[in-house]
Amino acid sequence: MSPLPDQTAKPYHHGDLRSHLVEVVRELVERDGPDGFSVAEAARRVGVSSAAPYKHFRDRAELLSAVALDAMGRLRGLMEARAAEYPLGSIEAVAALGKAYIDFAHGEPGIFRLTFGLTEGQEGNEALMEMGQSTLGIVKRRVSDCLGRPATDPHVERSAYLLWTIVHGHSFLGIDCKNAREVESLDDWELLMAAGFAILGSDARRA
Amino acid sequence: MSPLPDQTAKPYHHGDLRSHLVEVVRELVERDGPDGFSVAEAARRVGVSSAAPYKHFRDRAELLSAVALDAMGRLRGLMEARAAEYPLGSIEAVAALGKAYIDFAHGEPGIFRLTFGLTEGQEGNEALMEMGQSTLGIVKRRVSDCLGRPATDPHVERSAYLLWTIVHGHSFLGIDCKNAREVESLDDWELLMAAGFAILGSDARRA
DNA sequence: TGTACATCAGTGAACGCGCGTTCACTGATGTAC
DNA sequence: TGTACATCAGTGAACGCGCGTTCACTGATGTAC
Repeated sequence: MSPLPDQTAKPYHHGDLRSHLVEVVRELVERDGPDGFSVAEAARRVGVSSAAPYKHFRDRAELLSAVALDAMGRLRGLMEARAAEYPLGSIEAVAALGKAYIDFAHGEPGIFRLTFGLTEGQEGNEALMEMGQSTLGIVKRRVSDCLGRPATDPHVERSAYLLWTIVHGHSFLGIDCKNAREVESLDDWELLMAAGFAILGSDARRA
Repeated sequence: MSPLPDQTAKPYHHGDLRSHLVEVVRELVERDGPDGFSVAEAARRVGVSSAAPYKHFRDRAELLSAVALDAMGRLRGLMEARAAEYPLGSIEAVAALGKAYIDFAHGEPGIFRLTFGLTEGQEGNEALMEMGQSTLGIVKRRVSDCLGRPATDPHVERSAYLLWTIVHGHSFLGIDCKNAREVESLDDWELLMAAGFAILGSDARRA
């Protein structure tokens, strides 16, 4: 018999340990929170020795950073995709950005908290900060389209930031204070459109 | 010599260990985050054996709950005191509620996160939830005064909730995404008043 | 006023645990000749 | 095509650590008689 790849015996090399680790840690963070996950368990889940992760990440914090960065990228992609479904400059396009954000938060609360809570002492995650800035940039651009003013206009910046606080706050309240959501029976889209009209005002373009 | 109380020799009984623990844990949570603090270190700081805390709290989680509840109480008190400085029904009184919230968040970020992040698996902290509801109640009442409509009016509830999301979101962004704050140079009060006018609209009473 | 005793807030030693990380190593892979 | 070798992703055993919690105990306090 020729030495065909035996499906039961697992190969010595994993193949793509790095991205598998990121995936598994994502699940663990979701289950246990950013502080609850352990490198050891992640390795166990992937089926690898507890020392193996250190071939790809300097330490626990670096692994966590990679997960956060990955999440931020997915969030940004989701926001862009959703906004693209509405006419350029419409208030709905802005609301869609918010809806994507909220959906992400409610779909992956643990990861969302990791991404924006910066739980560990890794405030100096340059890449993450940069990506966060660029995500806010998307919002500014959409608000700018909607108001028909340049993105650098203070009024645009202020409006974009106000909208961000609403969406961010609503996301966290939905995750953390579950009763808060039950009390307010209006759905996300209603709330987003109400916020949009209140803040972008009458000068906003309708869809 | 009569057995006068020796100032150097510490007494066997602590006196008020329970509240001293809460105070010290508050500091530790501030330094290390809700998941970072340890019962052992808290005991060490108070100058007591590591088993002593268990005479007052069932376990780590219960100690943490006590700290969170204490914080929520202080926050509510601060909000009420600040709002009381402005005329009843004025938009400034509503803004003052928000300012108190934001100040608390920035002053004690770790504790704020504990109180609203419910980090541990202690979602079932009834007392904390109740106190949170009653804090939202304060906001509703102030908004109701401002709009001249009953607190149960859906428009009042929605407005109060929207304002809460802004304040909540702004608080967290200020804590977590420090660069977000630098970019937006407007100060808290300006932002709060802008939000107040945008959301409470023209039917709001002026101070 | 003095004494016996119940109460309970503390002690300190011990436990088992799982973790992050290091270490010398080994097996698989790809490439230069 | 075959061989020698550098590379590097894995192993598995070990380390030291600090933690949460329990346990039998002891010292101080207050109260009933």
